[in-house]
Amino acid sequence: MSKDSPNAASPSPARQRRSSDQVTLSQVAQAAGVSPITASRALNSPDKVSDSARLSVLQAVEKLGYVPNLVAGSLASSRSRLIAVIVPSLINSVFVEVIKGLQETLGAEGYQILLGNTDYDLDREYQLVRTFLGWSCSALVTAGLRHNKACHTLLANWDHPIMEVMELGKGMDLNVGLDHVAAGRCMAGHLIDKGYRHIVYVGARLSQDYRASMRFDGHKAVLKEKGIDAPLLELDTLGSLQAGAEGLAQVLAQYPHTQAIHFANDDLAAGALLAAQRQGLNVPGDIAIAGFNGLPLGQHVTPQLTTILSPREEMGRLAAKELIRRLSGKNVYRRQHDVGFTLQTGGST
Amino acid sequence: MSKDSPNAASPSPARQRRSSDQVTLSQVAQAAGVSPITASRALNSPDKVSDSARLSVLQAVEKLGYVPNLVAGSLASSRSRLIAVIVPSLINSVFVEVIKGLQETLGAEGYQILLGNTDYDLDREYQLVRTFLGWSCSALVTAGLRHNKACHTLLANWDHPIMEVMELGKGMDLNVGLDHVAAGRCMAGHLIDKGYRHIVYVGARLSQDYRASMRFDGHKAVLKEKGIDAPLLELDTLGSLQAGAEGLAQVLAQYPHTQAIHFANDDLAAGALLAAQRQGLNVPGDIAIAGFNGLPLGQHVTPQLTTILSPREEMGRLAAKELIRRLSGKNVYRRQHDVGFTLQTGGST
DNA sequence: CAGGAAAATGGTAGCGCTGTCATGATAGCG
DNA sequence: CGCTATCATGACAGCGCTACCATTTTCCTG
Repeated sequence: MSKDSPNAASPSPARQRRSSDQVTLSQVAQAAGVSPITASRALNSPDKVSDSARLSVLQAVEKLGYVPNLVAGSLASSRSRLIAVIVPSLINSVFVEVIKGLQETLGAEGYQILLGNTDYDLDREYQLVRTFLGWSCSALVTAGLRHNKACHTLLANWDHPIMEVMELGKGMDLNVGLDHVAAGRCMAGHLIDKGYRHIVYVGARLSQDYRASMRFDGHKAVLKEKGIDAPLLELDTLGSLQAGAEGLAQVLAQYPHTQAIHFANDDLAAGALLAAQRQGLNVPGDIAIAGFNGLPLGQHVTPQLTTILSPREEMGRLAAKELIRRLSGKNVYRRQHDVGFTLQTGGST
Repeated sequence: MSKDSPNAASPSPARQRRSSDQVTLSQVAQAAGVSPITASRALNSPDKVSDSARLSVLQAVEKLGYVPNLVAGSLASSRSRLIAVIVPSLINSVFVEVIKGLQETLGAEGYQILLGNTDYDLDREYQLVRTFLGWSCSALVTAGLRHNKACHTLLANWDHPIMEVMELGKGMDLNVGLDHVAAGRCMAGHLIDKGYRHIVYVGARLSQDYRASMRFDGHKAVLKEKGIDAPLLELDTLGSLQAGAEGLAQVLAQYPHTQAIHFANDDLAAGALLAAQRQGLNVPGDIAIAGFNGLPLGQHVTPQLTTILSPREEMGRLAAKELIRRLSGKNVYRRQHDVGFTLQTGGST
């Protein structure tokens, strides 16, 4: 009856307490016969307490099934070990691979990822940033250098590391990526070297996927230098195999003399290549096809897809390493890292 | 000089304060001429304050650039609006699609996803669960029904909704998924109907991907009922196009009479199909190929891949809806939801 | 063994917010 | 007009933890 039930009616409590029945650090400390602060240290900076204290705390943790309340810890220390990661899409496997690289490296250091998806909407990005700052994230990773005004202001006044990945340029803080204009130039150069002159660039929603439009800029510049026209076909759906097939059909209808198509990414290119096969078109005899990213799929179709290999997981890992370096207070030698890219010529061009 | 700088040297402060320079709700309240609690209500339950109070609070928020400290809010209310999501892999696009479905639906209700990746390691899952419980997550979503003992204990004592997705069975709380044994039976039945008798099942790391091994169980049962042998080839790499190509080679070497291969998933199957094409093998004439998941890729290869379509995004959306229903205190009519699957016959069998 | 440095431990006071209750202001009703 | 429902607001305390400083204990070293 008068057991230590949590709801034991106190004599005349002016106010009901709302404590959860969770085991707290104080209870652990009590069980271990030390003060709460020592228990805290035993768990968070083990080398600052004696072996005996550490041992008895760990035993008490085990015995009581204590799970640290990270929310309370973060509030008290204003450090959360959370890293906000904001990407424009989860469907596009490219970003997932970057996330994987980040997660491997950050996870090993005890950081947790708080994931946000903008669906290529900069206003949505701003909302996510606000939310994430509210979680006192230790750092923020975002795909791309473009933000809306409010977001820019918010980030500029934030005093934690910011890592912008994917592309290279003048960023807010740290930056790991590659030069998309150069990548576009590279592929266009390759197509011209191969002797193609009627080349169409096909992208999907370029106003959103502005990295693809930067590649088009590079592509266009090279063709212009050669005095060649650089038609652009923009699809209204997001990149996918299906969209690639449609892109092929539209190009053939709209620009019948086309010799080569430079697709904004491998999903589109592979979709076009597979569609061409279904229609009995010869690649590259009837039409040459090139992509971007170096997805595994491109290496397994016949002919192999000519593409530009972007080191995506590597980008994530490098970004994570640089963040960790910064977060542990070390000097950052370079704010900007170019991970480069590789032209991978297959049989499709 | 004597402005209200945050670091104004107090006369004789016994202790240095470590306040961040962040704008707090109290400052907003002061600027708006109301008490902090009214400011809190103006932001979190707007219909509980007068229009005038709400307006002045919102103006003050705007003016000061206030960003709510969600950590403090969560600690005080012990509600975080975070949803833990634990998946075994990010490379496998299947889980990413489920995450996308979850995120769409949960995001619309103001929940944030805390993402964890176990790499198919149940001990790692336990660690993630501990961490996530420490964040006072509102709910937890995990892929699969299997957990290690410690994890099971932890979850069983946790008093928030738990949603187990992907497969169907006796779960801890809520469950949305499909019957993998039935899916395996379905595909095996199809292959037998088509007249194939020498059928090999090819999976990758079945001890980890136990849903694939459940499909094999179904497959095996059907063949056994027909008195047919059911050889299994297990690859030691994770599912990928490359692994599928290797699987095909191994099957041809080890079981030369094989008429059909039932692959554990579409990545493997598509890899094998593309490899067969490169080698000049006729599909399904020389060898029939079937997969599982219904990835877009399978629909774009020639011949189209016979596969089983699993509603992945739908699974995520349904799981999210059920969670939201539970979190908003409504009754849950059914703890278990079968999202089903569809046999999709292509030219590959 | 004195003297001082280093290591181990603890007391106190919040981190910024919200749940609980109490109170004042406004409205409703016979 | 008095009395009760309703709304709007505020005071208080504390969620569980850690930073800061102070104190005690241990360990050297000459």
